[in-house]
Formats: sequence, structure tokens, C-alpha cells
Amino acid sequence: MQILMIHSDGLEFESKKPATKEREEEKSGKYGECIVVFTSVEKGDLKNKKEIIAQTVEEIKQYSSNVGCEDVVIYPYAHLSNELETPNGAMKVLDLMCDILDKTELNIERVPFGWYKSFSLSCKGHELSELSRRIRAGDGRVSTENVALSAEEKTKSEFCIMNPDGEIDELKESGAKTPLNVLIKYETKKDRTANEEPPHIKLMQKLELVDREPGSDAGNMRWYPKGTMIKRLLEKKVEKLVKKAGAMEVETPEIYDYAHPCLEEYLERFPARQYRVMSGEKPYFMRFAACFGQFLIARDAQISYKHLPIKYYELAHSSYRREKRGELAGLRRLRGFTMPDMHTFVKDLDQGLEEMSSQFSLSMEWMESLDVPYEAAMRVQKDFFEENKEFYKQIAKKLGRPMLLELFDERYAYFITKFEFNVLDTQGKAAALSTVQIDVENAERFEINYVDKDGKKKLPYILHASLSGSIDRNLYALLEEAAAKSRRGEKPSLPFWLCPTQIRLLPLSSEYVDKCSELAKELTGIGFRADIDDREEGLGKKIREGEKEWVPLILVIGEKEVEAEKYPIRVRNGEDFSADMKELIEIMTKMQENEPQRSLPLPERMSLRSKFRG
RNA sequence: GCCACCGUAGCUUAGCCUGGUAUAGCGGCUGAUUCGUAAUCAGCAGAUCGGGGGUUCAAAUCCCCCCGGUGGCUCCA
Repeated sequence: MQILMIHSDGLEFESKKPATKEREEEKSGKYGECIVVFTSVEKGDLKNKKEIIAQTVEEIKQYSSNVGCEDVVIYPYAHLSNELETPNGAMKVLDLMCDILDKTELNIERVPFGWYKSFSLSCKGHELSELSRRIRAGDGRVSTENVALSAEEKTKSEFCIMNPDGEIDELKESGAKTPLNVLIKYETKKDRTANEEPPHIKLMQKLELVDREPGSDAGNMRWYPKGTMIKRLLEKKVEKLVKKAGAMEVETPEIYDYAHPCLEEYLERFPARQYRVMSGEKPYFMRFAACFGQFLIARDAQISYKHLPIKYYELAHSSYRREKRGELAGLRRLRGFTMPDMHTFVKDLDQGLEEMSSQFSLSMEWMESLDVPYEAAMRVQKDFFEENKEFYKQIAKKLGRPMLLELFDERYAYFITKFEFNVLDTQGKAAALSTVQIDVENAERFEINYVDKDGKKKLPYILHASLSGSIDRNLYALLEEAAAKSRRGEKPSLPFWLCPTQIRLLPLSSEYVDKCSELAKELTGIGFRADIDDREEGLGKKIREGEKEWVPLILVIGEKEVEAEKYPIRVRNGEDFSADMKELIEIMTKMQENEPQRSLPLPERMSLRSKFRG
């Protein structure tokens, strides 16, 4: 049961047309001063009607005595919940509840169930005039939410383009189909339809990287060895970047108390998005980001202005968001995902902007490693933009190409400015990867402060940064880019440093397997991933399968090679060549580009590998 | 939440409209083959046709319900 109580000067309503099959009698009405109880009967309430109704009646009585008004109007209102009871069930619960309310000193009026209604309501607007309650069976407690601020103020945004020279252009209506234009279209148009599944889903399964896990909830994946390896490499790379930025790594819990004062308020901004877990009788929620854990650390820390900026980093593996079913899409949007999350505490906005600028560079470095085209979007409150125009010009220059600029007049979230890097997939959908935001709200909410020069406690600003964005989504971006390549007629591939097999050695017959082992050992010794296709198959088939696995380099060994110590190398994306070991290592080192390394995720000999998926 | 489409061996899939317990390839296993840059040959095993109910002498096939997947939409008492 979800209720919203408004202490009002008057309510007037009129039934317009039927909304549900089962409904009460049509009715219109007008009341003077009263408490309007907007009520959503939720799934399961009928089953637990006794407890639910008793609690709800208590809440209404309490509120009535608090505001000193005994006239109550029960208004069936579906929009407070997205898990509704059936109409019949809901009416039953409402009937029972009104029966009980009738026996109290309150005067009960009812608005009919099952109609589209027009209404006008005037809210008194004093401190107690709005109150929302959620009543759940077995909770043993009632959670409170003050809805006053969630009035959904629609902020107005202006979109424009900022060029590298700092000049600002208006959005052009049509224009060429450049990636930036696709992003603009995505941001400004409502239509986001696609009618086929994104290609990365089939790819992640075929390549045996990731798969859905039927034994879990939707949006929670299983990662096979090759996928896990890619994930770990990406994680290692982010870690390298945040360490470069000077962050300290921490680890924080995955479940949090609903009733914690700081968190309660925070949660209001993310309604009904969490997984709930019970610890005995007490409900907790799974974290949907690593913010809380790090904020709670900062809250207890003794911080001097001399320490700032301070950075905490955590690889939030995992974070959980109970996204609506229809919103889930492969690796693009999940319910359980991995989020590298860094928070920077700074003493003032100048220091904040300085940090934002250097984190912008690190994010660019990330995207470069990924080798996936991206577009930048900068969002900022209008006044703030005017005051800091120079800063934004510098950022635009750093990017070196036009970026989308959104100016909003009212702050709709906790940040005053932020940027993201978006990738555009083959369906023209945008997905944000790297992002940095300057938070001007949560230091106060979480009581995080530092001691300044003058000995006084002050509130820092907080930068939320995910230099990479969700790791899962990065793999989505990589696979979508590969799909885009094949659509352009190129061979799909991954960046060399992320290929599960970087070079495959093919013995022409079983007598050359030993030679392959020898070479593999040499390559593995300096950190490359080399494997050997020692299966009893024809050369043609082995080549074919190597190509199907997107292996970037394939080396065949037969009699000639053993004698000459020079090897023919088949290159997936480029010209085949021939080289001895020294030259080969040089070339591979160049391809590796100093990115993180990790050993082979599967047995070196293919004859020992099991299939994960047929 | 709602709508649409889908659900046949580990994977891909024929059959479904016009009812008679199922087709093939890959993969797996066994044997033969020791091979020069995208599929060597033969044999064997493998499916209560997503689950449940109904109609029928008979259901993968027709009807109903449920579950799962994919995509889309959405705030309606």
C-alpha cells in the first residue's frame, strides 16, 4: 500500500470515462477543507489485508490528529506504485479499509475507483501538508518519504555545440550523419525505437565471453574465462589510470540499511530501483553505486585542507540496479554490473574544475585504449557556465573536436556540471561510458567536511568519476564497434591487448607440436598470450576457426619453418608477413602498446579445451 | 506494468498453416587420415519438442494458462 496524504483547502473532482473493467459507480463531488488520501493498493496487499489496513488506518489517524482535521477523502490513485493489485482486489481492500475508518471519529468520503477523473486540489502548503507512506507486510516498519520535492520540476535545457576554438554554434536541424549528429538526435528526439536485438548479444555468446545466467535474475550475467579475462584487463587498466590520478583504493559493503539517515534521503532520488535483501527481519538494499560506502568513509575521516584533493577509488563489483525488465539490453544495461567508481573531495570549485580537467584527460586516455569512436557531451547549469566560460573553452580545445553542450537552468540532480563520453551503436543508440560530475549536494547530506586554514569546518565539493564507465558496458561498446566493422565490410576484431588469444601457433602435423611449445614458451615468458592448435584437424579448418575466434595473428609451423627459423604470419587486419622470433616479438610489443597484460584464460593446447556453448 | 515476437538435441535449425511422438548441419564420442593458410572421411550416441492443463482414438502441430527470452511502449483505478 502506498499513500500520499495532502492537507487541502478543497478538492473538486469529476469522473470522465471508465478506466478499468471493474469499477465503482460514476460520481463527481466537491469538498472543503479535508485530508485527501491518494491511495495505491499494491500487489500482495489483499493477501495481507489485515495488517496492511490496520497500519494504514493508524497512519491516517495519526496524520489527522497532527494536522487537526477530521474530514478524510480516500482517493484511489494508481500512480504511486508500479506494482498494483488487481482492480477487484484493490476495491476489496479499499472497502474494508473504509469500513474500519468509518468506525473511527473520522468523517470518510470516497472518490470512485475505476475512472479517469479530472480534479483540482489546493494544498495548504504548511510543513505537514504533504506526507507519503509506504506500508508493506512483514516490514515491521514504515518507511517515510517526503514527496514535496519530487514535484518533477521540468528543467529547461538548451542544446548547442561547442567547437574546439570555443565558439558556440546552434544545433543544425539535419546535417550529415556524423556520430555527433547521431548523439544529438538521440538526446533531443523522443524516438528511441529499435526493432532488432543489438548485435553484441550474439557476439558475446558466440565468442564465449559472456552469457545470461538462467539461474539468476534477468540482467545478471555469467562470464566465461575469455570474457572474464577481458574484464580483468579493463579493470586493471582503470586501476592504472586512477592510481595515476593519485587515488587510494578502498572496499565498501554491498548492502546498506534503508533506515540510515543519510541513505534514506539519498534513496528518494532513486525510487524503487534497488534489490532488497533481508537480514533476519531487517530490510537492506544492494548498492547501486559505490558512493555511499566512500561517503561514509569520508564522513568519519579527519580531513584537513592540506590533504585536499583526496581521492577514493573502488571497483564496485558488483553494483545492482533493479531496472525495469524492458530496459535490460545485453551488456548495455544490466541489473548486476561492475562500476569503477572514484570520488574526489576538493576544497572549492576552482580545485574541482582543475580536477575535472585532468580527469577529462584520463578519460580520453581510456577511450583511446579502447579504440572505439566516441562523442563528448558537457552538461552544465547556465549561470555556472557563464561564470566559467574559459574553463569550458579549454576543455573543448583539449578534446579537439566539437562537443555537445547542454545548458540547464535549474539543477535537476546533485551535480552542477558533468561530462560524459558516449558511444553510438549500430542502431543509433547512445550509451555513456566515461563520466565525471561535480556534486554540490552530498557533502552536506553525508556530513562530510574538512578543516580549513581558519580552523573552521567546511563542506568540500565531491567529484564523482568513472573514468571508464561500467566495465560491462565497455565490452558492449567493443563488440558493437566490431559489429559496425563487419557491417562496413571489414573483419571484426578487438584491440590487440584485449584479445584472449594474441597469437595462435598451428603445427602442420603432430610432429611440430613440440616446436610450437617452445615458441609459445618464449612468447608467454614476456607476457603475450600464445596458444597451440594441436588438434588432429586439417590446416584449413584450424585457420578457419582461428579467424572465427578473431585471433589477430596466426603462425603456421612445418618442416620449412623449423629449418629456417623464420615464420609466415597471417594477420587478421593487415598484411601477412614473415619474421623470425626477434622480429615477431618486436612487432607484437608495438601492437601491445604498453597496455596491461594477463595470461591465457584457457589451456594452452586447444585439444584440452572444452566448449562452453556448443 | 502493458504490447508484440520468439522458445524443437550443447549450438544453429526442418517440421507447425493442412494433427499420426521429429529433419539436418555443427559440436561430442569411436575409427581412419599427418595434412601448407577459412570446413578430411566414415560410424555412433544425443530431443519427456520451455512447463502445465484442455480438445482428440491420436498434439511439436489446435485452444487456454504459466514461465523464460528479445524488442518496444508506458503511468493508466
